[in-house]
Amino acid sequence: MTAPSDSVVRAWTRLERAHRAALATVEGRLKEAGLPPLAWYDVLLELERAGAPGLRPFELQKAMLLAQYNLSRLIDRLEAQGHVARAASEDDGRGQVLAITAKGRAMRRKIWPVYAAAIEAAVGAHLSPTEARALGDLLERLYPPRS
Amino acid sequence: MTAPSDSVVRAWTRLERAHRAALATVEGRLKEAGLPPLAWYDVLLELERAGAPGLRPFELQKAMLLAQYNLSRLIDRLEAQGHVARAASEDDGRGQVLAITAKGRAMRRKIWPVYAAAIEAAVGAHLSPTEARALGDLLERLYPPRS
DNA sequence: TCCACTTATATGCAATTGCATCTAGTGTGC
DNA sequence: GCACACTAGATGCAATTGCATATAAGTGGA
Repeated sequence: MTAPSDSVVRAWTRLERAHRAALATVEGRLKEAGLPPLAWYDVLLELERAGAPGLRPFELQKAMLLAQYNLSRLIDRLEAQGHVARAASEDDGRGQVLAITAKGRAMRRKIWPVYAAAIEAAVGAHLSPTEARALGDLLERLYPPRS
Repeated sequence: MTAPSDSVVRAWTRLERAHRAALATVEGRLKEAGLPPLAWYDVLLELERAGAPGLRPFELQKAMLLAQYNLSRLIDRLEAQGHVARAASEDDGRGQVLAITAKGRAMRRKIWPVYAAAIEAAVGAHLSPTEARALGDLLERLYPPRS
């Protein structure tokens, strides 16, 4: 267990700070617009991308890095609003399969313009295209997809 | 209101993901070690850095990007444990001045090794020194100190 | 001085999160 | 076919967060 160098500590500190600031902007804009929180969008997007086969909750959990009980309740709320549908899994008696509904799709579409503008304000406005790409690449190192 | 480019959206998405992963590591390590959550450390560090004059809650709030009511209660908890002391402000009848106690200092020192190891695991282990520096610089652009 | 406005902090209450644990299936070795 | 360890998901309860608003004090004029 090596001690982190100053530059690593600094990177971590900035990561926290930048994330907090950007998230506050994004969540704030969504709320102002009377829209649901960001997590709803993420679920809807994942489900929309998954297409017809849908997704198992545990897959969504990995994709979103959410705690299991948190996701379970997030789905409760989305289901209560009619944005997603739960169905028993054919293959696995313990599990379910989630699918986005038409209403869910509509909600995702409605959120996007506000969300997009917020991303631009919180991130895009501060970086050149080259910097944005570089930042994305570096951050990806911290959590490589398919790690 | 321009739409964000793909690279900007990607940077934002990775920011969320990287932050969530790193934070989970850090908070997890603290909990395993029976230590309080990260926010406690941040407050204690800021107060220790502030030295004798202490800090007003609103200053801490800006430094930590915390919501006002959240900080108010965080201080409640820290005070209840004897880690910080509240005193009425001399200059401003509405306000208070916060100071870290000896117990608070001890707690901060106790947290640091665990926290440091977690930062190294969550961030340092994935980046070269050059990359860490580059990441810190880019993130700083998103929330420039003294903006 | 008085008033309207702003700033600093606290707080009641509802929603969300975290923790620990529960239930119900699955799979494996025998 | 059984015992056992493991995975998927839900849930009761406590802690935290978010929201709206309250209280109290500072500030800048008319």
